[in-house]
Amino acid sequence: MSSLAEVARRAGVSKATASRALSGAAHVSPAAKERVAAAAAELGYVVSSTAASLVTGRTKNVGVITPFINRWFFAEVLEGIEGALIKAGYDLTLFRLPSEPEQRSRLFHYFLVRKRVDAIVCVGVELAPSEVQLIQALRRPAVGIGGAIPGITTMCIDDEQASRLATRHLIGLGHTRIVHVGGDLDAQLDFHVHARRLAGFRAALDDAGIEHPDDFRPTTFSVPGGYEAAMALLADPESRPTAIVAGCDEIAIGAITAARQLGIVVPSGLSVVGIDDHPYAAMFGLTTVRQRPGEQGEQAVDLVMRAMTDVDADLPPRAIDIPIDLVVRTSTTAPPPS
Amino acid sequence: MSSLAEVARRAGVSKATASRALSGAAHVSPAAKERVAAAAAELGYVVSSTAASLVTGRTKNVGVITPFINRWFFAEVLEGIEGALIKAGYDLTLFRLPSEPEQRSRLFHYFLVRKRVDAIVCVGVELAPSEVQLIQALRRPAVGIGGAIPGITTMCIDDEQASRLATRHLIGLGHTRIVHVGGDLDAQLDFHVHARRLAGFRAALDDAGIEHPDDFRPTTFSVPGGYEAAMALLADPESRPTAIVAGCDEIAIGAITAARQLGIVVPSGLSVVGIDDHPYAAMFGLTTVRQRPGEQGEQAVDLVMRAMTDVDADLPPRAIDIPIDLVVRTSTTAPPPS
DNA sequence: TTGTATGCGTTATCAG
DNA sequence: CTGATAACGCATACAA
Repeated sequence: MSSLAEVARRAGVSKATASRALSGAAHVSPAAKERVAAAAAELGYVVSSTAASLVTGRTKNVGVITPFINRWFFAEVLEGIEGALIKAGYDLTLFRLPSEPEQRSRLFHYFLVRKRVDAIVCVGVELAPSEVQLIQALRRPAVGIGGAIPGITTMCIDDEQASRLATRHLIGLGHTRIVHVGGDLDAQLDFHVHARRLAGFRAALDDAGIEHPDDFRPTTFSVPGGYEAAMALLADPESRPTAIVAGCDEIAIGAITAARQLGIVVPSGLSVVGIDDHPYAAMFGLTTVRQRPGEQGEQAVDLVMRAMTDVDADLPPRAIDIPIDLVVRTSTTAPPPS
Repeated sequence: MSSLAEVARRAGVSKATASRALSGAAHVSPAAKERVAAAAAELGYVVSSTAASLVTGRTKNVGVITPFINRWFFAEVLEGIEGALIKAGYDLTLFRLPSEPEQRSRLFHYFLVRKRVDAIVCVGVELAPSEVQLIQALRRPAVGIGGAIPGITTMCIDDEQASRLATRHLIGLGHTRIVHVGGDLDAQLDFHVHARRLAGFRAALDDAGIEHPDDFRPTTFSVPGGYEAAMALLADPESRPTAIVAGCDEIAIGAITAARQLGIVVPSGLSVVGIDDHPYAAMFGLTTVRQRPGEQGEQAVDLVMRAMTDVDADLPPRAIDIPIDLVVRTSTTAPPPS
C-alpha cells in the first residue's frame, strides 16, 4: 500500500536514496540507511515487484512447463525446482502443458509470451521446432529436464543406459528369459523415454547373445498399468519369463503385486527390476536404477540462474548427463532351475 | 520486444486507440480495430503484463500455497486449480510452504507480499492467526482447501464424517474388532485431518456400542507407512483385528500389501477400507470413501474468480462442504467366523 | 469514435 | 554519498 515515496519522505531522504538503501545496491551512509529501514518497517513497506520489473526488465520469476503434476517423477522434479528457486528469491509460475494441441499452442502464444518470466524450465516435454523457436525468441535462458531438445540445454539420465544396467544385472544373475514391461511406444507424449528404455534392454540382451522374441509388453507408466500387463504376461506358467525389466518403478510394483496375487514368489519365482528408485521401492524390496529427480530440478535452476547472472554466459548447448546407479534390493535373484 | 507505441504507429492510430482495440474494452471503429490487429500480428506484439499490472493493479496471477507437491491429494488439487486458472487466463504462482518456521515466515513476509497475486488459494495448510492477518492485509480474496481456517473461506470434506462412513460400513458387515491405522497425531502439519478421522472412527464405534481398546495405530500417510504399521499390527494372529479403517488409501494399500505378505487373504481374512479413492484403489479392489480433490481445486478457483470480478461480492466466510461417497469394492466383507 | 496527457512505483542516469 | 529527473509500457480520464 505504501510507496517508496512515503518511505523516503518519512526518512527525510529522496526516493533515490531510499531505493538504494533498501536494495543495498549502491553506497548509502549508514545513518541514512538506518532511517530508511526504520521508516520502511514502520510503514510495512514492500517493493512493488511489478514496478521494479517494468524498469529493470527482470521479474524474479521463472516459468516451469510440465505435462503432469501428479506423477512421481514430475512432482519430484517440481519440488526440487521450487526449493532452489525460493532459495534464490524467485517465484515459480507453473504451466501444465495441455495435451490438446489447441490449448498447448495457447500456452505458448498467450501465457509464455507475457514477459513475465526471466527463464524457463521444461520438464519432460518434447518441444516441436516451432515451439523451440518461440522460446528462443523470448531471449530468456531455458533448460529442459528429461530428454534432449535440439536447441535447448537439457539435463537427463541416459535412459538407454539405465535399462541396460537393469537388464545386465539380471543377465549377470543368470536370467535368459526376460521381458520388458514398459511404456507404450505410441503414448510417449514426453520424450522417447519408452523407446529408449526398450532399446537399452534389447541392447543388453544382444550384447549377451541372448535371443529375445516376444520380449516387450507395452502398458501405461503406472502401478495399475504394470499390474495389468503382468497379470496377462504371467498367467501362463509355460511361457512365463523368469525376470521382468520394468520401464519404471511404478510398473515394477504393479508387476510384483500381480505376481503375488498369482502365487508367484518374488524373487525366487520371478525377478523384477525397475527404474527410478521411487519412495515405495524400498518397501517392495525393489531392485532398481536410481535417478534423483529432485536434484535434476535443482541443477536446472542452477543452470538458468548462472545464465541469468553471469554476463550472458551462454548455456552449454549439449545435453548434460545425470548420474544413475543400480540399487540392489531383494526383488532379484538367480532364476529358478528349469 | 515491440511496444504498443510501435503497433499504434504502424496502424496509424494513437496509443490509446491501439490499446482499446487490443483489449476490446471500449468502442473502436471496425476499420481501426482491423488495422491495429494486423499491425500487432505483423510485429508479434504482446502486452507487457508488468506494465499493465502497474497501472491496473491487477496481475492476472493467483498464488497457491501448499505444503506438498508430491502427495496425491495435493497434486490432484493443484491440477484442478491449474486447469481452472489457465482457462480463465490466469497464471499460477506456486509456493510450497516450508516446514521450517523461519522459511515459512519468509514465504509470508517476502514472497506473498510482493503484490504479484490477485488472489490466494491455500491447500492443506493450517494458518496461524498472524498469517491469516497477513493475508487479509493483502486485501485479496483468499480461499482454503482441506480444512477450516478461521477468517478465511475454506472448502473441505467432513473428515469425521468420512471415517465414520467407512467405519459404519464395516460395522454393518458385522465387524467388531476394528483398528484405525491413521496419521500420527503429532505430525499433522496440515489440518487436524488425522485427529478428525480418528474421532469419526471412534464415534462410529461408540454409536454402535462397540468397545474399542487399543484401537489406533499411528503411522505416516503413505503406502510404506501403512505397510509397516500393518505388519506390526497383523503379526500376531491372536490379537489381530478383523478389519482396518485406514486414514487414507495409501495407508490402506500398504496394509493390504502387508496382509498379503503375511498370507492373510483380503477380504476373507481381513477387511480394509480407505479414504480418498486414489487412482490405485481400483486395482487393489479397495473399498473407500471418495473425495474429488481436483474438483475442490476447480471450485476454489471459481470462488476467488467470483470474488475478484463481481463487485467485491465478499466470499462466504463459512466453510463449504464437499460431498463424499462410499465406493464399495472387494476389500471388505463380513468377518470370518471366530 | 479518437487523441492527449497523466500517472502507476520503481530503478538508473546523471549532476552535484 | 545524495538528489533531481527521466524512463519503463501501458491504461484511462478527459477533451475534442
